[in-house]
Amino acid sequence: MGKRRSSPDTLIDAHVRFSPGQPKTKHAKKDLSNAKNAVSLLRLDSGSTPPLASEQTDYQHAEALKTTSPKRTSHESLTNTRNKLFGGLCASLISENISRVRAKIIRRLWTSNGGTLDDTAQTAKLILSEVSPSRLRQILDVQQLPEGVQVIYPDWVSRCIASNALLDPTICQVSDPVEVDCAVASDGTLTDIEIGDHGSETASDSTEVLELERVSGPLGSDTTHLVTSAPAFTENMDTSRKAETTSEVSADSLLSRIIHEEQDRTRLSVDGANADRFESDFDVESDEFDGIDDEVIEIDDDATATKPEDSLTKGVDQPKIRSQGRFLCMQENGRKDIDMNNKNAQITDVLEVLLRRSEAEGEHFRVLSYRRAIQTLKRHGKTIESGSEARKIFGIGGKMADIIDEVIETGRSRKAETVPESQAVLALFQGVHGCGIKVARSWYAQGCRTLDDVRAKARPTHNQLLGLQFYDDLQQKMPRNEAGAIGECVIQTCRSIDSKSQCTIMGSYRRGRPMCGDVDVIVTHPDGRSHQTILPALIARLKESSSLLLIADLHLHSSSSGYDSATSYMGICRLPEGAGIHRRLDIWTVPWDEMGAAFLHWTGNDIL
DNA sequence: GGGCAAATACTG
DNA sequence: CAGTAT
DNA sequence: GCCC
Repeated sequence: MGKRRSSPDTLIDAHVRFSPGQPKTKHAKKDLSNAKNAVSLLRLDSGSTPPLASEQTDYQHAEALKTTSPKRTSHESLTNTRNKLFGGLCASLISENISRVRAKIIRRLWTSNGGTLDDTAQTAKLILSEVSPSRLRQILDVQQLPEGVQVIYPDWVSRCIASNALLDPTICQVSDPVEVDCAVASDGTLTDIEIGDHGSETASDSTEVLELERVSGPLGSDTTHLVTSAPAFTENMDTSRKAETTSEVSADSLLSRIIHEEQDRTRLSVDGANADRFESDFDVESDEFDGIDDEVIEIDDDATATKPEDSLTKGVDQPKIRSQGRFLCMQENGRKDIDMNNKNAQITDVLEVLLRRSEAEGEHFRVLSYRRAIQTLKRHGKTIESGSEARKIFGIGGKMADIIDEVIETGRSRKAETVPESQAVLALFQGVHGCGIKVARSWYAQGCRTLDDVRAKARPTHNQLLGLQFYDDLQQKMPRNEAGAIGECVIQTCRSIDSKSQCTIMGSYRRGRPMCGDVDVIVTHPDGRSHQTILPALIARLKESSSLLLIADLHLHSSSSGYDSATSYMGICRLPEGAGIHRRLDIWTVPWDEMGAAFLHWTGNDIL
C-alpha cells in the first residue's frame, strides 16, 4: 500500500552531510589500504598469533602490549585465546565519560575477542579511555603513567574488529587537546568542525569528509562526542593532525562506512544477492536497551560486535527477549525466506487479519504492534505452543497471547472472523491513492460501499480520481525486471538531458526484492546544482518518450519553501509493451552531497 | 495512562 | 488547516 | 496493541 515509507528529508535533516570530492572512490579505497599497510600492527608472540590480515608484518608493538595475563602458562588456555583477535591482551577501561551501555559493549567486544580486562589498571598495558591524559593521571592518582602503557580511545577496539586486525594503537592514541580545530561551547555542545580539505566540493583531491554535527543536549553522561572525520579518512591524515582530534564519535565509523560504500555503488548491481551482501556489512543489533539515549551512538560498537550466536545466548535473565533486530534485506531470500520458514503461520495469518482491520480503522499504533508481533513470530525459529510461551516474547502481550491460545486450541480466532461490515469497505477505499481513513469514512458515511458507488456518489479529488481509475493496476506489484525497465527508461532519459546526471533506482528494487510496488528513482548531479532544475525537463522529455508512457501526474512540484533540496515527481506510467499495467513512478532529486544520506534513506528496511 | 517513527511536501 | 502522501 |  506504500504508506509506510519516509520522505528523503529525514536523514538529510539529521545533519549528515557527505561531501565527496568527485566520484573517486577508487582513490579513497587505495588510500585506505595504503594507510592500513602503513600502520604498524601488533601481535603478541609467535605462540599466540591471532589470525591477522596478510599485510600485518610489523611486530614492533608486540612487546609493549604483551601482558602477564593469568594462566598464560597453561597450554590449553593459550589455545583458547590464540585465535582470538585480542588474545593475550589485557586492557583497562576507564569508564569516565563513557556511558554505561557503551562501556558494557566495549567490555563485551574486548573479552569476547579474547582480551582480558583489568580495571585497576595495575597490570594493563592498554588503557581505553575517553578522558585526557591529565585527567587520566588524576583518576589513577599517579604522576606519570608507567612506561609502555598506551592510552587509546575505546574506538580502537571496534576498529580492530571491523578490520579483523590489530591496528596500531597509536592511531587512536589519546593526547591532550592542544590545538583542536573545533569549538566546544561551555555547555559541552559543539559547533561545526571541519577536518580535511573540503573548501571546495569539487576540488579533485579533496578528502571525502563526513560531518556529523551533534545538535545539542547531553547524550547520556558523556560530553566528549566531538565531531571527527571518519576513520578511513583519519588514516589519511598525518599523525600530528590525528593527535589533535580529541575524540571520536563511535557512530562515525559506521556512518562513514555506509556512506562510503554507498558512494561506491552509485549503481548497485541488479543482483539481489549482491544487495544482501552489502547490507549485511552493517549489521545492527539492538538487543540491549539499558538506556535509549546511548543507543544512538552505539551503533558502531554494536554493529561490529555481536555474532548471532552470542546474541541468542545472552539476555537469559531478561523477562522479555527482544527479537534480534536485523534488517529484512539481510535475510538470504528476504521475505520469502521468512515466510517459508515461518513456523507460526497459523498464528501470524490470524494476526495479519487483525492487522488489516486495524489498518482499515486507522489504528496506527495497533497496526504497529501487530506488525511487530507478526514479524517476530515469523522469525521465531520455534513453533509457539501456547499463549504464555508467546507472551514471553517482546512485543507480544496479553491480548495477543489470548488470541494465540484460542488459535492453538480451536484453530481459529473469533475476533479475526467477526469482521465489522465496514472494515472491508474502508480498506477497499483506502486502497485509492489519496484516500486515507478520513475520506474512506466519509465516503462510507455517504452511503458508498463500492468503488462504483464512489464514482457515482462521491466527489473524488483529482488524485483520488486517478486512484479510482487505476485502482486494480496499482494494487498489483510488478516483477522487479519491470521496475528495472521503467527505472532504466527514466535513467536514459535523464542522461539524454545531461549526461553527467546520475540516477539510481531505489526502494524495494534496490533491496533486491522480486516484486516491487512502485519505482523510485533518485536523480542527482555532481555539480551540486543541476538536480534542482532537471526535473521539469526530465518529465517533459519522458512525456515525449515512447519507451515509457507517462500516463498521469499525481504531483509535480518544486519546493519553494525554505527547504530547497528536495523536489519530486509522483506519477503513473506504463511500459508500452507487455501487459501494459499502470505503475506508480516516483522521481526525487537530491543534492549531490546528500546522496549518502539519500541512499540510506531510500534503501530502507520496509517489512510486510 | 503516556508513548510508541519522524519529518516534510503537496492537495483542496 | 486537515488529510494524505512519501 | 504493547511496554513501562
